[in-house]
Amino acid sequence: MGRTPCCSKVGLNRGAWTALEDQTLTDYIRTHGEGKWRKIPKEAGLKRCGKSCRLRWLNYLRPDIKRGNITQEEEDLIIRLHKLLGNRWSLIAGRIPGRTDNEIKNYWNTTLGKKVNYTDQQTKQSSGAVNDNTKKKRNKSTKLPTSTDKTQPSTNIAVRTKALRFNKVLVTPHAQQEAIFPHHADGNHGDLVAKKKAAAANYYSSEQEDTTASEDLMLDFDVGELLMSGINNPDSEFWKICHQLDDNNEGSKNYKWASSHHAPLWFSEDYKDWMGDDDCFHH
DNA sequence: AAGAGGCACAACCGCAATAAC
DNA sequence: AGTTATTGCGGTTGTGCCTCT
Repeated sequence: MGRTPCCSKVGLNRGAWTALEDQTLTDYIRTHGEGKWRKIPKEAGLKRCGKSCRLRWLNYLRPDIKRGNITQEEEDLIIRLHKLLGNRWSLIAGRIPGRTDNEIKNYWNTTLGKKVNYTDQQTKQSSGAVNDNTKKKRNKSTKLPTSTDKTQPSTNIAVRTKALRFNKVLVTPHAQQEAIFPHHADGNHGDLVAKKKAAAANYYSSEQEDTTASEDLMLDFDVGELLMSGINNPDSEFWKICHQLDDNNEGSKNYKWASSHHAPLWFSEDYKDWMGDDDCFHH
């Protein structure tokens, strides 16, 4: 049983948005706020589907969007993030204020991708490590390697483009705490990291003598922040482990490499049971 | 000057994850 | 617990503009 389409296409406008449509959408969202995208066209009197409204707002009309050329610093950051994250544009965009995932994706596909050395095959693999069952219908040639390019061996550390989603970090007494809570060089996340480390240390020192898997501590954690803390610090354990990953993304001896929309999850050999049949993790 | 081709970017599509019922 | 609706994501396409010949 398939889903119903997000909207009936009959009678709806398509293509470029007019200034009037932009103004109507902007006015509506300023009054009522974001969300409930499907209701917006009807209530605002727009002949667009909700999906289209959402895209227009997020990619173009939002007031916090930065206009103008990508700066050299932004470009460097995009390259670094892409090297680690692959084509996870929303995650990359989340680290570049004022830039949208669509903008970064376009910039990569039209400009940056050419600058980056594809002969090292990093980016080819980064976008194609997973999701073999998707994006298979269209067959248009593209300027740059895409997820459909399976001809190259995988050699980089970039995570799978789509994987399971985590928003918690499992902290165990056996895990290498410094790997889970890597030192952060610029201090932006220092407080958070320190709190989490302290919480974990306190938990185990006060309550755990012979800790078993059933007594794990689950901490809410913005693992996106965790990820970035490692990206920015080549001296971090996180960074080192990233670069220990072998060609199959198997990870080093004591850690496995997972991915999600939020961040990777590190865990010790004691928690192999979390792994699924396909070497992915499950909740 | 005009046509061809390339480029850049906005918009669309299909899918997966999640929320709501 | 199962189904449906909604949201968000990444890949792809369409099109207008620019450059080259």
